[in-house]
Amino acid sequence: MGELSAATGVPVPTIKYYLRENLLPAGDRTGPNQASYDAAHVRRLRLIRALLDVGGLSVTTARQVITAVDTPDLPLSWIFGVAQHAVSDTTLYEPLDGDGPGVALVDEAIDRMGWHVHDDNPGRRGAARVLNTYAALGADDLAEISDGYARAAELIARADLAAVAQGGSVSDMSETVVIGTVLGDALVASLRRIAQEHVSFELFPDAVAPVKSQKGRSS
Amino acid sequence: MGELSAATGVPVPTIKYYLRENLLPAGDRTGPNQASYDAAHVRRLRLIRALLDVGGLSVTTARQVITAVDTPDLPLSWIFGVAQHAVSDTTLYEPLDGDGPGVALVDEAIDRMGWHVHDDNPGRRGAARVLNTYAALGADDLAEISDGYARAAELIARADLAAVAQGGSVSDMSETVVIGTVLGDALVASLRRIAQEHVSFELFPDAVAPVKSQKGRSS
DNA sequence: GCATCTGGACAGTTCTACTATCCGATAGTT
DNA sequence: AACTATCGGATAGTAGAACTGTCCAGATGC
Repeated sequence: MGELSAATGVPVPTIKYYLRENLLPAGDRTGPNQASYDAAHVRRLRLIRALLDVGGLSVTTARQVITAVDTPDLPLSWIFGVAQHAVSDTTLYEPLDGDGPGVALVDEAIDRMGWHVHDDNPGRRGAARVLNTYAALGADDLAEISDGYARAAELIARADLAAVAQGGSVSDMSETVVIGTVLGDALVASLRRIAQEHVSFELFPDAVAPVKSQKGRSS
Repeated sequence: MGELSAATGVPVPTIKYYLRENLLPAGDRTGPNQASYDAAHVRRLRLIRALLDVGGLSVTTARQVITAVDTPDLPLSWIFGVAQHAVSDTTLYEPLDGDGPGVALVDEAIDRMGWHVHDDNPGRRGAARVLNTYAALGADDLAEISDGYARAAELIARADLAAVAQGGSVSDMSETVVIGTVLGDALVASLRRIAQEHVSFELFPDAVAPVKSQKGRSS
């Protein structure tokens, strides 16, 4: 366990915690108080940290994802679903209660894109809720916005699927799907910040001064 | 305050908490222990909830964003920067410590896209870190992935800027930028899930069965 | 032969975002 | 004018999440 900690930089008590939480499988027992861990454990631990740190998942959600990855012969579409649900583990994706134009806007955008999607895709609820929020805050050109974003989303999805399709074994593919779904969100968000700066420089070549940093003050 | 609570659905103690935390400006005092709140407060409160619930910001980060929105005559690029930093308020965007191919991959992607971006754009660090994580987990076709994502990111950024450009007054534009940056991430993520289902149905028309729901088990 | 290390159990800590209680003052009702 | 309800503010308390620290009996290794 000490080696595992050294190899990954994760403190030993944290590893124990992950074991308790069933994120990490126990090592091969070599005695009543001795166990050995191999490369698979290192890899798994790295995946866990990626899900938690980069993907921002909670421990509970990460456990679901990992359980799914570990389940053999689970169809890829299922893995996709679990990964989607996992990343979608916020208030955003609960059933919609309030009213608003969101659902209709999403339906229209899907129509315009010619997409074929189940009614219970979690993204539908999430997108509808976000659009409701936009509307409540007074944004008006929602159809236009969603179209731009939807085209981008299709590009992303094609890149995702291409990456999965060229993956190796099925269990590798499961991991690829999970990694791609979870890390992809973070990657897109980061690239968006970069692109925003480029495009805004293109449109308004003057006055682009990035902010260094800023701490919150209470009083 | 009771009316404010009724109008927004936010409990009174929570409103008090937001007042304490300087997320919400105090109402117009009509007496030593009486104050009245107007539509601006309702709007602001909705913005706060949007930042916290939909954007997933922490209270501290939300305060920074709101302070920026409230600062008059702040150039738009500054607001963009603050909003970017706010959404980027994770471990992801701290200075890179470890080594990895991330930085180089990001530089190359920016080159290939012909983008013009400052060296200290926070997205650079974030993207580099995500790519490092990908690499550590064994992904190999990183350049290909980042290209697909980068093209999508540019589409998104153009949609963002278009929305901002047609906004009204400067203070409105500040809010538009903030809302767009924060909610946009969530919207893209949701649309991505939808597009993933569509594209995967396109490629593998069989076996697309969405997952209903799943709770984490501890033992 | 003995300090060191291992895994496991369990309690403690830190942080965040609220939530509950109390209080004196005031507004509305009678 | 009396009385109750409510207001805003201050303070303290709570729940959950993610660790982290302490203890202990049993190996390991020089």
